[in-house]
Amino acid sequence: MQQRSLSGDDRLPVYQRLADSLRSDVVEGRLRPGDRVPSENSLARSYGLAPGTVRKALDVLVSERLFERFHGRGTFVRAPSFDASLFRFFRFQSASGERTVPESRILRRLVEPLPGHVARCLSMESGEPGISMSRLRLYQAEPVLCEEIWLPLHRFEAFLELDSDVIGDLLYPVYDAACGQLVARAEEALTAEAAGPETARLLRIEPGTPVIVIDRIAKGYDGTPLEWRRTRGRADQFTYQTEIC
Amino acid sequence: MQQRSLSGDDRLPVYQRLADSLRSDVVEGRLRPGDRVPSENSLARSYGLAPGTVRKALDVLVSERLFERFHGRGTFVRAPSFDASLFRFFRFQSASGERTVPESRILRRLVEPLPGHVARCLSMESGEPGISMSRLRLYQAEPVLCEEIWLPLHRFEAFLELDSDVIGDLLYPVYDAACGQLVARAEEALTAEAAGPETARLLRIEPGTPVIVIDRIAKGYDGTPLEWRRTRGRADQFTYQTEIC
DNA sequence: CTTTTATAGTTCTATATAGAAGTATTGTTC
DNA sequence: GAACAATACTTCTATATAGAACTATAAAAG
Repeated sequence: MQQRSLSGDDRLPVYQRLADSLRSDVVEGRLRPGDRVPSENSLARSYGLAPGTVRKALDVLVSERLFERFHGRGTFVRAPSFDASLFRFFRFQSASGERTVPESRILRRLVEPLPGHVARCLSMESGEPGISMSRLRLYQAEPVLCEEIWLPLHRFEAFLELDSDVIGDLLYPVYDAACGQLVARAEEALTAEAAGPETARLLRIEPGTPVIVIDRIAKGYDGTPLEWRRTRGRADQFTYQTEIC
Repeated sequence: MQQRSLSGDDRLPVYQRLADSLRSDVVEGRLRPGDRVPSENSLARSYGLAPGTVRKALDVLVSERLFERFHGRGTFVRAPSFDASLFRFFRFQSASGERTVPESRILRRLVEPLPGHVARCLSMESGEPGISMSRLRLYQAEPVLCEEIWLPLHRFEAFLELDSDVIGDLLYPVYDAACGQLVARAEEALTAEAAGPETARLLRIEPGTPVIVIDRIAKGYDGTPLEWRRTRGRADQFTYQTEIC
């Protein structure tokens, strides 16, 4: 266990600098989701700090939901799991009540120039090549969500080569496995609109019916935008619940 | 400074029991929003605890957003301020860009039996007397939100007596001043629907246009539901932004 | 009266230490 | 092999202490 030292602005508190250091271990891939973080005592020894200081640094990262702790087991890099989050908000009435994973069907996948509003969100230039996808998500054979997805081509070239039936119901694990692109978090913006003809056809509803629109920008640990996605679903199947104070 | 002791389950950690004790000071009104909480050192003395333990208890309450701390100034009971939160999500394009407080106009205020779905949310029986209100919120003289509000009559009798022009643009301060009812937090559920004739008329839009619907149940510090509210606004002026991970 | 300085309060950081409480592994006993 | 016991690890709680950093008030100086 060799002695390590903290870099960065030394006007910052020690626990902050240790948190920064551990965070960059994740950002730069030295620690991956699921990995075990060195124990508090061993971190204290290797950085020459008091255990309480180390613990406070870990508190920061736990509250950022980057790490998670288990009493007696250890501290681990948390694997973000927000693909399921969408389906917390759309309620798909199943008679039995159990929650099955919704099926995904990719309708279209090809290379096209990025439109302006997508390019801006991906920090790219309008017209640069991207992968464009249409995706339908079904619940018990009923179409419930339709998605429009754009990826920057230069990061996801390997994704084009994949056979359609290799791609499962969740995309982010595939992004990781095939292209080495880890999605860490996402920003979502939610609104509603009247269903256009294309959306209405896919969701089998009347044009003009209200639909929920969720725009998502998925980002890596270093903050670079990886995916732009627009999801539409029937508004009458949607509730978003939150507590405010 | 007399010696105090902690009540409650003594199998719980000391810092938790102290946090519980301070929380109930707020719930039972011994500490009110804006009040200063005794300093960490004085709490440590009066409870006979180490300063670090006291600080950890305060950490809990700060992360619950019940308290807020200011370096060098002190710790205070936080005043919840979520009436503005609604207007974070609805964007009302003002040419100048400044954010003015939206005007409120109460269209209707009378006593009526509670409908079933409202009574359930207020932990009351269907048919019990309630105060029913309709309220229109305007931004630069344009109607932007319409609200349907229900209050349990037995808590808000004094509210009936108030003159309309005494009631300002925000209701919760009036609830406190006139009826002694403090709103501490609220649960919101968001969805969208096609505008009905009444909503369309109030918001001056075409019937069938998508509108956002927000159901809110406001609760006191002790968790008792105080107000049921349903707000509708034009969907094309609404975006809800969030970060997920 | 205004500005500066001192002071006493507050939260915040950091150290050191000890043991409780929980988990996984290893060894022992049956 | 199965059940139990010992162990070595982990996080978690609690104490005690010292000083830094920040804020408001009071006193002093101009």
